[in-house]
Amino acid sequence: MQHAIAIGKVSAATGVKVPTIRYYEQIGLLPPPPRTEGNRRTYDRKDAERLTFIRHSRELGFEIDQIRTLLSLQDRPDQSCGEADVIAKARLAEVKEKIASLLALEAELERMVEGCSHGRVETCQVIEILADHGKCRHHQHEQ
Amino acid sequence: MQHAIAIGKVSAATGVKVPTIRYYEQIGLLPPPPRTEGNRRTYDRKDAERLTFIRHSRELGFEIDQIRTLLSLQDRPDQSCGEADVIAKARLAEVKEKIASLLALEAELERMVEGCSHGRVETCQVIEILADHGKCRHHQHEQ
DNA sequence: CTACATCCTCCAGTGACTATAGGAGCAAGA
DNA sequence: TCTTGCTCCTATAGTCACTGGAGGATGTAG
Repeated sequence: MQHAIAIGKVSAATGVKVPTIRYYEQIGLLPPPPRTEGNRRTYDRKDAERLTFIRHSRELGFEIDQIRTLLSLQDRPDQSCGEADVIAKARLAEVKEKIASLLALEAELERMVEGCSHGRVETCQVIEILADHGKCRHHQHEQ
Repeated sequence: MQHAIAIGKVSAATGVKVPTIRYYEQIGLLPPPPRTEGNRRTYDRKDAERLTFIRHSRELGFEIDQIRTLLSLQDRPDQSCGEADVIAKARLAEVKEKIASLLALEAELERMVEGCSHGRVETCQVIEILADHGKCRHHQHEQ
């Protein structure tokens, strides 16, 4: 309760939007903070750090449930960090896969765009390639 | 009505799941097909082609609204394909950006995983880097 | 005292599906 | 003919991680 920070301040400090902070409290990712007499949430430095941790984890693409695990690990520093390692490695594998699929996708889009004659739709490679999957090289990727 | 294909068959043929086909009909991406006496949807070759077009577009990451535009262009082949080109180019730019951000992300995850001493959480780079944003190189990317 | 910013709760909406409940239709084997 | 089991139907709710709006209370600067 040393530094009673308002939700807007903590939002500005951490880069997490105000409704998102309330949402994180709602789903139990952030503990419910004490309130002022006027019922306003008051945060301290530790909460801000936790939010930074969450935001950074989200930026790295971790899911909320994974962040929950990561946070609980952080709370008990004497434990083995094996679980954190497993989560990070899994995410790394996902990212590598996604990069590969996006590179294939990039190649196909390049081909489409380059093939566009800027004429009628009839002769347009963009529409043509979308319509006929046989005309395309890549096959396996999502998003 | 030549080839009256059941929804399950068209699903298997195009790789679009049955509930997804019904969903596409609901949002007006696929026209409501004729029904049998027993109220079952019957598709033809043209519908299957349209579904293939949609699936391929989704695989390339186009949004439903963009696909709507792309489909309407396909329906009127005498029009200019400039719009299709714009959509494809925009998607290509997105993909390039995403690749760049994922490469940065990959680098950071590599650093985390390599830095893990497989000991206590106290000394774990994974948790450390997540907690302290200052320890990290990258700053701007989403997902 | 008066604006105005910030905060509160509650509820609904986003995109693109996916799942479930509860029932009807239909083809093939016993 | 009956039954088994598959496919199909509708309608509704759930997913993920937020985001937005309504309608009202509180706090602060001039």
